[in-house]
Amino acid sequence: MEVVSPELNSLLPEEIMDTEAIVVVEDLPGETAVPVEELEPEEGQQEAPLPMETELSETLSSTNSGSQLLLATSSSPAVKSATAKLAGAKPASPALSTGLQKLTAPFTLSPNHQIILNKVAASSAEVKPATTQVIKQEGQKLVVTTIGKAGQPIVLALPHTSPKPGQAQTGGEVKAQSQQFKVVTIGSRTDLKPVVGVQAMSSASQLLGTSQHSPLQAQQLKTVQIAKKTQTSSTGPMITKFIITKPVNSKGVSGQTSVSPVIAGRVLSQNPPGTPPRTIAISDSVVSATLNTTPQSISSSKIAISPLKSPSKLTVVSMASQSPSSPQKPVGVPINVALGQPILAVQQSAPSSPAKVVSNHSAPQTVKPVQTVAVGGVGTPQFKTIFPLATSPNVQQIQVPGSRFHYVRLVTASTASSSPQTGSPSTNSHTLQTAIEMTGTCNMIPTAKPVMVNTTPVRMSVPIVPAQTVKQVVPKPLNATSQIVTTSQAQQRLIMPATPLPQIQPNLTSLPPGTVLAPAPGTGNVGYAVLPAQYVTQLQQSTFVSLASNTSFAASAGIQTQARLPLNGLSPSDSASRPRKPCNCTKSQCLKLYCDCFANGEFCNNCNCTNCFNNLEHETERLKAIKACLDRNPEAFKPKIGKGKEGESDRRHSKGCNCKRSGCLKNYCECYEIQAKIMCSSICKCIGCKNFEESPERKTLMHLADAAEVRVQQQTAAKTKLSSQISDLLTRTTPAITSGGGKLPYTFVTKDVAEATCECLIEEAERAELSHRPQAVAERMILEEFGRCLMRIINSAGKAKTDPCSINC
DNA sequence: GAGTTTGAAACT
DNA sequence: CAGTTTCAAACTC
Repeated sequence: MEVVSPELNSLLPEEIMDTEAIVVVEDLPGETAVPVEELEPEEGQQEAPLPMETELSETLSSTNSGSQLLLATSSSPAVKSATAKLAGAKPASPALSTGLQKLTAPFTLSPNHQIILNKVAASSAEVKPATTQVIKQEGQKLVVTTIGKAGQPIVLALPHTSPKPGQAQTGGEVKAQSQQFKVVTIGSRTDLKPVVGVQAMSSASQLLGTSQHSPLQAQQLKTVQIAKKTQTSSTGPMITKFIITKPVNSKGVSGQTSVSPVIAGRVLSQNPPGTPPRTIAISDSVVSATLNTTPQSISSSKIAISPLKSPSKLTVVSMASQSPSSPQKPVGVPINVALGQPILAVQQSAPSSPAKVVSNHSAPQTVKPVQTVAVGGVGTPQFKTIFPLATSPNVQQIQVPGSRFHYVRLVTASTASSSPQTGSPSTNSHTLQTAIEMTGTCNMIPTAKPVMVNTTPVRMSVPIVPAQTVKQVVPKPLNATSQIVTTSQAQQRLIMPATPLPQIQPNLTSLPPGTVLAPAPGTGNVGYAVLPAQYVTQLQQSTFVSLASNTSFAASAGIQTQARLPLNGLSPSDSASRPRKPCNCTKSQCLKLYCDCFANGEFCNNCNCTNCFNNLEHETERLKAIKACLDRNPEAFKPKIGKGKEGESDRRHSKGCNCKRSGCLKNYCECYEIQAKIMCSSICKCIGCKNFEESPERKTLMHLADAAEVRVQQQTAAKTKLSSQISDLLTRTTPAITSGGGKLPYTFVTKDVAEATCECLIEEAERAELSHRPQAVAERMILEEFGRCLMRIINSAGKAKTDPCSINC
């Protein structure tokens, strides 16, 4: 997994950036790790300093010898020096010795500040069968790359949990199958002391990541843990958890002691008592990542970032990136990030369905779409979404009932087990999804003891959004097959860019509402894709959404890659609230503010535009355009309707209008515009404005508009009522007519009845004639007879209700 | 539906 | 910052 690059950090708001850091291994000794159990799942805030945990060695050793844990700081010269394997408890370097000395698993340090831990030597051909170890971790490697001061990524290699016995026996196979996910921390600033703990849980090891909090920040710290699964059996699958805790108010902390994010993986880093940690819990239940000694091979990861300053919902979607060419096993890394508040839950490949545990998938498999999790923002009207696009996974947003978080399921095209597995405890590998589904919330308390691992400080650019604010979208029911499949080994990554943004470095605080940063297609892992927040909701509508930008993904594995954006570009909830008109842009490529879609931070969808670039396929261009707009006007994407000064209307246009001919009473005027209908203010430069409070024209228009609206409503109501009546009448009469057994009398006037009636009338006429009655009397007698006939018909009709056969004159 | 009007956005 | 051009929506016929 990758976390924000230093360059990106500079762009991030201080609120976001200040605190995060990756715990440096050196810091481990003497530092206390907080058991996950002790963290407050719900609030994510800790009222008191968490107990420190020093059991790293114990947990590691006790678990399985084959497990691999590696954390190293890029800044550490010793680490940089070379790849070194740690045999037994011997540290590779002094710096590492303290933190890793107890690690029994060998690990390698890559030249570029990457440390690869293989408990079971990845390269070594000696792979012990699973029998010896409850869990086979051979060949499984979790690579966590953190970017420290030097910008060098640190790679953690974790043994993947369930390799097939026959496989991964050889180093070569292991390497081929190895999956890596990088965790890149963005904090280039040295002053920051972020703490990143990476916690990977293996059933055997049952390690839980915890964060350590200083007393000062303990109150501010919120911890969100996702995907926790208690492992009952030692043989259970490995679970890696990242817990990111962020002090609610980073600014409250001065200097380095400000909020520091903690990423907890298999090993939790321990912070010095004074260091307020942010904890990122990443659960890699299935982390079946095979070993990759080369960090470069790792597909890019993304981190969602949203400006905290502007109230907005931030949705972070991490997409498991997996290079199509490399059949690597996906590593499921569920990540919860709570910055200031429980905000983000990112989940990537989870091999197992919720209740089910995916056991060893050592064999390389085609990755099926992985669903990952999007996270809502806290109490913010808008949300931004950062979408990692480097690889081409399908993305699904799912909402876990009862969960405060929104989850986006990302599907990668690499390895996935097509068959659901009923997990026996021993074989269970836990994926993030599994954990999430099981818990239904990001707040999960791991039962296992976390191990703290210190990493280099990192600035987290992850926006945190309270799930509550996120629109509640009911996830489409996924068939069991798809879920299970998707959850299988997928590579999970944090949404942070491992590499600096390309030329484009937009001010993240000013990104359009709903922004997703993701590696842009064609830019490798470097680029970011800025996705409109609506897109997230759009994703929610579609069961499977593939990112069109990722062509490689589409090509891989024949996974569902059809992007199915909602019609009209509206999410269900959006459509109900504010329908958006499709644009008709022809020349702007929908990359200028002329385009309402673009201006609103939305993708064009079902629009009538031509040569549209406002989509994922042209994320690079789109990002440039956004940057250009922001350069011209930093507030270009902020809402135009804001609150006016005191004494003025509650709402006013942020810039005011410049109307000259319309009198500000037509929809040309942005103040008057249909949906706003606000009056012009002092900041307007309009000429001949009639859009003010006392304007008779405006009143007239408003009255007319109101009257028209009333008429429309009345007409609508009348039509509805009439339709209802007609419908009701039809429902009552139609059966009688068609069946012949109707309830209305006239339905009984059949040919026979008519003939009988006529006979009665003729008979009465003859009677009158025989009695020599005058003609007037005769006619009266006939009419009276006719009346009697009608009465009999009516009576017969009445009887027919009970006796349909009683129709007779 | 084509053409015109309008004003914001973009450009100079 | 002002003037001009471009653009797409709003409007008219």
